[in-house]
Amino acid sequence: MKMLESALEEIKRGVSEIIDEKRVALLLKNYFEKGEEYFVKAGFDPTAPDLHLGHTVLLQKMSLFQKYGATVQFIIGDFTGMIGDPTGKNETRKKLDRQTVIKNAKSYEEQVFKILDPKKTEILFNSSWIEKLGSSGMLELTTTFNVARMLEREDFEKRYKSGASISISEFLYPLLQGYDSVAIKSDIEMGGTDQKFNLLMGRHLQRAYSVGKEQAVVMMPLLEGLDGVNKMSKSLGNYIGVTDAPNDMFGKILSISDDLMWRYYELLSSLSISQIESLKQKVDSGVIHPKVAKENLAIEIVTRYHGDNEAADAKKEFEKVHSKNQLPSDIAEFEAQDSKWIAQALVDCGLEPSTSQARRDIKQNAVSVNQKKISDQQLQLDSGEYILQVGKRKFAKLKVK
RNA sequence: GGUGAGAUACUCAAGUGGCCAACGAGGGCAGACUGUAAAUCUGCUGGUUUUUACCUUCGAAGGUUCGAAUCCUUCUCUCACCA
Repeated sequence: MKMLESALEEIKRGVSEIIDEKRVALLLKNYFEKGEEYFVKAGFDPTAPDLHLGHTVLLQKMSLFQKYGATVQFIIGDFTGMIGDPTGKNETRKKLDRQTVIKNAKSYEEQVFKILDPKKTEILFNSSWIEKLGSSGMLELTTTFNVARMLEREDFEKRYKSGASISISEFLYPLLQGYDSVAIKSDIEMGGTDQKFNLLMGRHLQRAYSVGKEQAVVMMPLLEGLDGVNKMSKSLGNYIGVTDAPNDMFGKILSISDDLMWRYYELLSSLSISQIESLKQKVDSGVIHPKVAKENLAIEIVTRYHGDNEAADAKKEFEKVHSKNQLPSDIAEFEAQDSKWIAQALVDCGLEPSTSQARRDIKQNAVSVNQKKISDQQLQLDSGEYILQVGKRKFAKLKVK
């Protein structure tokens, strides 16, 4: 009984909301007492196989469920991906061809299995059952819900009230995602808090289709991105990807604000809540410098995705570049045949988007050549080797023949 | 189908014939200060080695004009009301 309680506590850590918690408790109870297994579902967009730490909040929780008897149903929304989860911006997308879908799925596997247990994970494609629905099945699906309730979805409601356009196809998205739960008979569905409406749709449809159970819903908070304000997302560029190089990963974690660090600790670290709490007290009372706490977090996360040695190296590299102000050990190299105008060189090395921008940055003392700030916009680089730097973190090496 | 309103840079949003590469805000980038944190202050934020210049841009295509983001025509899209 104690095990059950502590397992439940562990599962509830960091979650933002559980709907039908009794059911979750029951599933765990049956596992501990009778060894019964159950299914935990989560859906992913087929077009973005670049997972970032925001996704891992969800994945880590799913891996915990695996520890307690769950088989994860990892759904790749290759059909729903054609619609795109309504945001008001995206238009209907082209259906991805089979090859791309499979390629993306492979890429998902590589990333996901750093966290999930492959033996307890099924990778499923929702086109495989949605396409079987046919037009009459699709029609039937639409009869289970009405427009007034659909407009309760926050996103739709806002757009409807403000007079923005809503495409009919967008209404299909929640229905189809919910239908996934009917097709695979999931016991629990997981998702971000922004998915609440869609997740509840799964319960509704399981009832409507008499599946014989209604999935519980476990919602994880959305991890804030590097800016500390918006949710972590690739399109906003405020993300830490699980495939980011160790140095990048380390640097990005160090760059988050102190406040945000605790949020990351809570949602990403494997330290227990009480360990985090005592760490926080030590930082507050000045026993531990906040930067040290942040470094430890960075090391933990880099270790998880790259290993001990890489994490240690990343830390050394970081200190070298930023604390001691030395050059990074790994700088992209470029070659040029003739002597080159500095602004053009910066563009060619990918440090600046245009020569105009390069000129502006030179004017602002943002550009260094061989560790020295330059101010001459007309500078020519004659034959030799140069270390070019823009701002604090963009470096390149250029050899001029 | 009818009537009316609208579409400006990453986002919001000014500008209704020349002073417009286009006010302002947010965001972003950079500098100072730091712990590559936060906060604060400052500068920049279409492109181009003619840089107090030139070229391209205000939904699309044409037109009027010495000159158009601004006026006219057609088209595309969005919204509101009516049906």
